[in-house]
Amino acid sequence: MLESLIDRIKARLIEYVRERYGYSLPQVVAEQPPRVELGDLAFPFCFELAKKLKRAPRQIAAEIVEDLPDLPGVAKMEVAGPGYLNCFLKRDDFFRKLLQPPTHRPSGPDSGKVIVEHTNINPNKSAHIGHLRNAVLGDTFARLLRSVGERVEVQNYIDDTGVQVADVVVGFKYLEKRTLKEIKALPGRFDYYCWDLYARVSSFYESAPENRELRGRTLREIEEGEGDTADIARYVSRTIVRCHLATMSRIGVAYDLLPKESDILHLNFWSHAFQLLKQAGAIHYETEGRHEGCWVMRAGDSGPRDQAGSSSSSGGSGHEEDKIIVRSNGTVTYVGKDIAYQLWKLGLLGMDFFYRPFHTYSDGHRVMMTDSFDNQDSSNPDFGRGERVYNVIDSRQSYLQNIVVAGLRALGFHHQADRSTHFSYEMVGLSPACCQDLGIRLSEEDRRRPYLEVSGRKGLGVKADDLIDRLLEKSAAEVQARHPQLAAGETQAIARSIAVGALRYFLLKYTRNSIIAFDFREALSFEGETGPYLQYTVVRINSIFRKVEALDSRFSHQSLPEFMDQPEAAAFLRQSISNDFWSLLYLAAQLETQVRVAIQTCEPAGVAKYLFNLAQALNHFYHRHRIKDEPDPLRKGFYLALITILRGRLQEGMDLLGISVPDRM
RNA sequence: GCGCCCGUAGCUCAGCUGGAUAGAGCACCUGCCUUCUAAGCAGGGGGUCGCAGGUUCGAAUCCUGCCGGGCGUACCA
Repeated sequence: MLESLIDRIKARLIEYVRERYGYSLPQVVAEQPPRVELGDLAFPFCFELAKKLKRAPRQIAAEIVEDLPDLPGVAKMEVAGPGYLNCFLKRDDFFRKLLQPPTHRPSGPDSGKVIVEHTNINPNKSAHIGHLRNAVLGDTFARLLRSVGERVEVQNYIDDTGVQVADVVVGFKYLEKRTLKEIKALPGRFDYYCWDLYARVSSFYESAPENRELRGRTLREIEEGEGDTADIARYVSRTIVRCHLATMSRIGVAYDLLPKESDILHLNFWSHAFQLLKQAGAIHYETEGRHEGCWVMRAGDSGPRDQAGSSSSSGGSGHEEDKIIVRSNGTVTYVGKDIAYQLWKLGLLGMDFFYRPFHTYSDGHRVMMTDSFDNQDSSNPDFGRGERVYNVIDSRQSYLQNIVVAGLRALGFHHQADRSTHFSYEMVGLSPACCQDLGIRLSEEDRRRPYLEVSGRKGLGVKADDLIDRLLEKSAAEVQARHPQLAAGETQAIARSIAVGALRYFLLKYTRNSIIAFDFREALSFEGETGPYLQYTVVRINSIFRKVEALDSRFSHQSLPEFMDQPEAAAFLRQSISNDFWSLLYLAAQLETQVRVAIQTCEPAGVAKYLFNLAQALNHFYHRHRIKDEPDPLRKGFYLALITILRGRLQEGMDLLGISVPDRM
């Protein structure tokens, strides 16, 4: 609503400047003045005009203010500072528009589907905090896209034939000498068991070099897909995937499709992509040198595009190293498989998977898994063929992501390459203090580092479910202390909401390029800039409404807009929206802008920060004005309408971050 | 070596398509619960925005160089 208003004002300004000065402004930027008294929008274009006209910017601005006809929604214009044109909006009109129930946006643009790929955890051990960051970023981004009407498909790629799964299989088969039946009978949490086993396999390899050869053999047996080893691998990866879905489901993260690497292999997606790459001359066979016998791609000559957000001048310094796509033994690398997958996602491969249902969430949503065989009951859903693709993968994989995009370009798919975005983010490390909490001994050198890298291979990390459990425990204790009379079930439900809110906000408040040095004290905090702060703000407002509505039905949600439309209320509005109140309203109106920017820059942190500011403003208001006992009904109605608007935006925004509002706190 | 990222308050971070007095949270100090939930609010101290140049009316923000740190640069994923 604010956005379209600004657009209309801009258009009128451009038109006016063209008519009056014969100059076409290429664009008009609208800034926000530093203080409310200075206005709501600041237009700096007079500085630009000053250069063209060779006159002082202030003078031009004054001239325009004098002569400009009325603009829609604008109360007045003023000259400000060295030559800004500042704009004051009609506050009462604006207020009434914000109070209207949100008009449902038309069911999305026809621009095709957006695919968001995230989580992608190797299915060989439990998820850890690094995976949580990935999943929360991806899930939140998907929510943001859906909120602006995009059709979104969320995929979680399962690398069920990789070395990491092979390592755990080696652990079961050769280190522990277990049969599949014994593995199935293992008690306790399977993902936790594998977490430890995986770490033990690393030392198993180190203890004797011949052990390492077991990995290659196992890997081959898994790829072939038959026999005892493949059965174990299948059991491990399927079971772990179920664990991951359960973990992520605890924090409100769900998927639409689980594409498996084994299916890409078995359905020969790669051989098809290989043909395409060869035909296009995108890769070539090396007959000599150190890459003899390999198929390689020249990276660099098509100038791989940079990832989202950060712009680079793409060096372009001569030729870069070649990247091996097919090894001399004929097997394909990860990049090759990823090119095939990426082609499929963009609808460029001309092949498709088979599908079968994998899991149904408690809300009825069903997640599908790819399959290599046709299967009676699966009416093939419409997966893939994305118009845009976002790959949520940490920044360490930038190089590989660039190669994949370079592959698309080498095939001539420039349009699709432009719409294929690496949503990159920095890793989550462990602060030295956190390592101490975990009982990990550190060297003198490590203690001085700001963080240590999480390593699944070494078993060094904080497991996702352990962290969630601790959050639950702490929030349940807090709720218990404040509301001892609550039934256990209710306490748990509230604790869950708070734990999830705290975790998701914690992972979202950092910008993507910031490395999170994980620290329990910070992650478990419920005060200050945290999810629970947002929740608490809404809970207290809700509490006001509960009491006010019980006393006087004029002020129930539905009747507030009508109440404020009465002539007396309208007159009250015209006079009473002082700067204090207005800055709150104006802040609330900026949610849509924040969402748009977050999508454009792949940076949900901005929305998180914004909501914190909004909550702060609301808390400030809460303390300054007593609402329930306000004697003047007009003023009371105004206050209630105001907090309705603020709470509405706050809640809407929290929804986008996957943070719910508990009944009480 | 080359590529990418980071360096802002004691700590953790925002701000970076140049713009008006550089902001939060935590920690520390001082106040506020017979009044709509104190997971809150008000106030206080704390800054050569890594360093040096350049562009500009104007630089934390753009350019160049340097210093310090991280990641990547595999016939691993």
